Amino acid sequence: MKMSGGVEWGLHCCVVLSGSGEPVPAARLAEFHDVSATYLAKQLQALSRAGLVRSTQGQAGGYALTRPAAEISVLEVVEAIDGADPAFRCTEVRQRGPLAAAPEACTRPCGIAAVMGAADRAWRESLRAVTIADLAADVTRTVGVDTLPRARAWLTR
Amino acid sequence: MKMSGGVEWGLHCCVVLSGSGEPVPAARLAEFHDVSATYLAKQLQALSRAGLVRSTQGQAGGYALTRPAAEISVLEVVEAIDGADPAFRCTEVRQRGPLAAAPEACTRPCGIAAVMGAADRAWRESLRAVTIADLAADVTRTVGVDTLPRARAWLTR
DNA sequence: CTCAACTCGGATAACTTGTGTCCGAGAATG
DNA sequence: CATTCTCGGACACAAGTTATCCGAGTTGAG
Repeated sequence: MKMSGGVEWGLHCCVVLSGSGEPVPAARLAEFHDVSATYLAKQLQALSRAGLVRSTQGQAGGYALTRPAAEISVLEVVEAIDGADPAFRCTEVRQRGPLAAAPEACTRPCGIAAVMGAADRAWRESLRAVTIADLAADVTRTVGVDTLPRARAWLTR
Repeated sequence: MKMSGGVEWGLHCCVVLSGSGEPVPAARLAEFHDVSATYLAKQLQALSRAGLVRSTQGQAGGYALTRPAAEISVLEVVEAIDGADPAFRCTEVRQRGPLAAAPEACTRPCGIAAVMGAADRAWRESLRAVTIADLAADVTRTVGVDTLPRARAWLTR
């Protein structure tokens, strides 16, 4: 089980985009993070499709957050890039084989699916409790107060 | 993000194996669940490597649980088959690019990795709280009291 | 108003990982 | 002691992810 690596890039982009409504081109974001520009573009497109960022075209175009960073949860970014489907998908094994259960008896999910669903909900709830603003505040606290302003200045130079 | 489909098979096998110390061949388990025999064998080998099941060879051989079902958590089965690595792997983006952070300042995981780690722990804790015996009890309660005995009888006929 | 330059967006290839399969080594039974 | 059954690791195949490219559209300047 492995999450798409693009999630990390998307979260970093959201953090540096927080606090400045000015659009930043995808190429600039890629150079800042030293990652593949074309592939990062793909992740940003996913964020755009989910409505988390707004893209503007043209000469002074780029990406910007649509909402305040405090109103964007980590879960939203993860689901936008990695998909919202649960990691476990029940294939209804109980309805197969020589002692298969009757379909009408399987109106509720089986015990295994229930456990997996509960774990998935706990995971998502944990990610929903943290916002992009929280991440930005953590950067300010741990690395330095001027880190994010310097990053924004570099991105919009 | 998607979990290996073999996890579901492995869990179903553990449930039907609970309560009877008699070894059951992999081929029999595959026929009972109507799944690929050769691929299920792979999952059972993983369980054997993890020490959850004991394999005996020869004419009356097969697989059996090494411990009581009440002492085997769902998490152990998941980690044995799907691997124990966390879904998110931090690539230290903060140390790359024009404004890279100094390596000596990165002794602690970054905020993003911390959030992901916490979510992963919540997920694992949720799976650790349920045992194979709990799953078996759920089957008995929802589908019928004689379901598991009949399954065991079919497997050891 | 025209043009040019810059931006995003979806469609297109290479690769890693998971999926599925096969045959050989080893042990218990008759 | 031979046979038959079992597991175990090594071998192809497919799908999803990673990475890339070029065209459509828009903005801004001339």
